[in-house]
Amino acid sequence: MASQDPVQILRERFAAAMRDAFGDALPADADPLISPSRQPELGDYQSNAAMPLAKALGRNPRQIAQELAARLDLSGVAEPVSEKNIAGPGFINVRLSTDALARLLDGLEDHDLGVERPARAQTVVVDLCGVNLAKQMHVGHLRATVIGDALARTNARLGHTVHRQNHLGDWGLPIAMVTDAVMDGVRNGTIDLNALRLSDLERIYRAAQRACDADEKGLDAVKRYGLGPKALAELEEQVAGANERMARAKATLLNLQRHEPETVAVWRRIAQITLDECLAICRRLQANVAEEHTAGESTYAEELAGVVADLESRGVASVSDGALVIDLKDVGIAEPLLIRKSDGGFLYATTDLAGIRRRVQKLGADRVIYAVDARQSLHFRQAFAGAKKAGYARRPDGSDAALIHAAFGTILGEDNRPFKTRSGDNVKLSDLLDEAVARAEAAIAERSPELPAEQRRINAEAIGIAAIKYADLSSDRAKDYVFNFDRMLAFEGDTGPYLLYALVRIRSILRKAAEQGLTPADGAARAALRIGAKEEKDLALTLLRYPGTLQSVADSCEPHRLTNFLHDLAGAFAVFFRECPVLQAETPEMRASRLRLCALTGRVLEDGLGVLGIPTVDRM
RNA sequence: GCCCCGGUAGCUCAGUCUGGAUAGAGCAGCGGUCUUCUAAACCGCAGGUCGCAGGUUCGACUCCUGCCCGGGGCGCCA
Repeated sequence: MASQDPVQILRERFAAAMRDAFGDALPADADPLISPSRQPELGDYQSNAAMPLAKALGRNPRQIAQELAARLDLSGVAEPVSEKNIAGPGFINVRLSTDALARLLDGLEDHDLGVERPARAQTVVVDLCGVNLAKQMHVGHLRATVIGDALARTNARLGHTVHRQNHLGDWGLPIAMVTDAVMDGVRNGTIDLNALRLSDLERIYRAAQRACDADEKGLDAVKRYGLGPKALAELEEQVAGANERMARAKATLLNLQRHEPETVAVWRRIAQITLDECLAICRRLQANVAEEHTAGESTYAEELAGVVADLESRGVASVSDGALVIDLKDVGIAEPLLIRKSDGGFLYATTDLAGIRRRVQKLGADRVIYAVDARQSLHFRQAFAGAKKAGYARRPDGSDAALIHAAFGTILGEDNRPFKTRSGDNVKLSDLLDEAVARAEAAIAERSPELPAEQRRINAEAIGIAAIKYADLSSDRAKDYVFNFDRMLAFEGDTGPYLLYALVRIRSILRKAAEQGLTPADGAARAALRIGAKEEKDLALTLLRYPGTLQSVADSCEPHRLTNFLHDLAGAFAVFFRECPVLQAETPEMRASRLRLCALTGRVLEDGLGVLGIPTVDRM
């Protein structure tokens, strides 16, 4: 199947002309540099190849452009180029032929919106969501879930095999603390395991952490400055109590590690309560994170000793100040990766190495993508380098899998500080979704009072979620962004609702057309596309960018490239909608052609929003 | 101290990967457009030392060096 993407097609035609014109003199890295035109009045696409080529060959760029133009075969694609299509220092402007444009759109419609099956499907592992036991999801989990899910969907859409991994924080001393506290409560009758909820668990977790935190510094200060026997006694009691709680937590961790049934049963219950709520929120967020994607830290517990022994025996890791570390200076990282504490305990880096090993060796990953906060950047640079050094990222063909940290910035409040509640707590994700939906419902009540209440409720849910996800996905993920309900739910602007509105108008036209017995028929019976008006052409050229955009999202792990595209598409449709009557078109042929254009635009919008995990509505 | 990320219009952001034509959107401001497929839309006007300074280049928001500002990180927490 030939590509439906004019950029691809023109790239091949130009590359052929370049080889033809310059033969062996052609630099190996010579690129046709095809892109949609920056000057639509001059052409649809442009090649900037002549300038770098002129530099490499030490010749005049306009002359190079002319030689390229002379050998360029654009038959069946574009109008022939001549002197008049060469502009400025050597830009070559190309205008698609009308019939080629229609044919490419036919192809887009027939061939999965132009998405070609990959020559070799890759296995892609996406680490996403990343919740912790006994903690509610908060804003920090929004991005890990939404971005991770979008990247997983993008890769799946392109035909790759995707494994989602919810790397649940369900192991280690903090988890033992809360487990111990819950067991305590069960024994003394203050906790009913069956009635226990996540909000209770979170409270218990915090209390347990406080209880284990010995105020040694305070005690030292009291002793040093002689702050009196009362203060001394209080602090001594605090420290003694904390030490005792800590000792019990450590004992509980040992019990977990040796699978002591009672302890494990309580821990399992805590995990299930946490996971149930996490998965419910993911469902509400329309993020595909389900039970089967759970791969908690606890599932690596049995592997860690083996990993550490393996690395030590092969000399990959060595002892430093009592700890076992992988030195990374030879790969340009000053900080060593600690994989075993001097007390023998393992660290989260140890688990991450085991994770890379499992994902590449067992799951067969060609790429592993981590949708994790940017503050973990150094950690992942170290872990990736350590894993490669250990050979854990090695694929059967001997090359290393691509390990990618899709780092994202912090969500900020209006004060430009990390988004918190008034009291300084993390904002619960469920509260955030509730508020977005409530605000959407208010907007709908004002805007569309004619809709039945039930429909308004359904729309509010979809629009609220769409607004939040679009806002999160539409800026460069590396950057921090300021969370603002008013802006993301605004009636106007670059928002989720804007895209949904474009789709609503398309669906409305298609409904009305169907009422008149008109359908944008497929296959042989379908009407010919007649791309005449400027607005039709702009819309058509935008549609053709879709497959290339998807590919670039997958390559860069940057979903905002897709939101930018969809916004362009919705904008091109809005102009088309304004200027080009569909049902009232001048002729039946034009009406049929425009109806197909509407249907195709609707399909691409639906597909793109689906790739981002953004829900849609039929009316608004 | 070292490392990473960011700095583009009054505000919020694209564009930087791979240098290329007068740097683009949205919001806010001003002015237009609904007897016609949903005006949550569209059109126009106005708004810019692309943090600063050098350098490379025919050409720099884009690449290189230094600096300034903001955020984050840096051996036994996860």
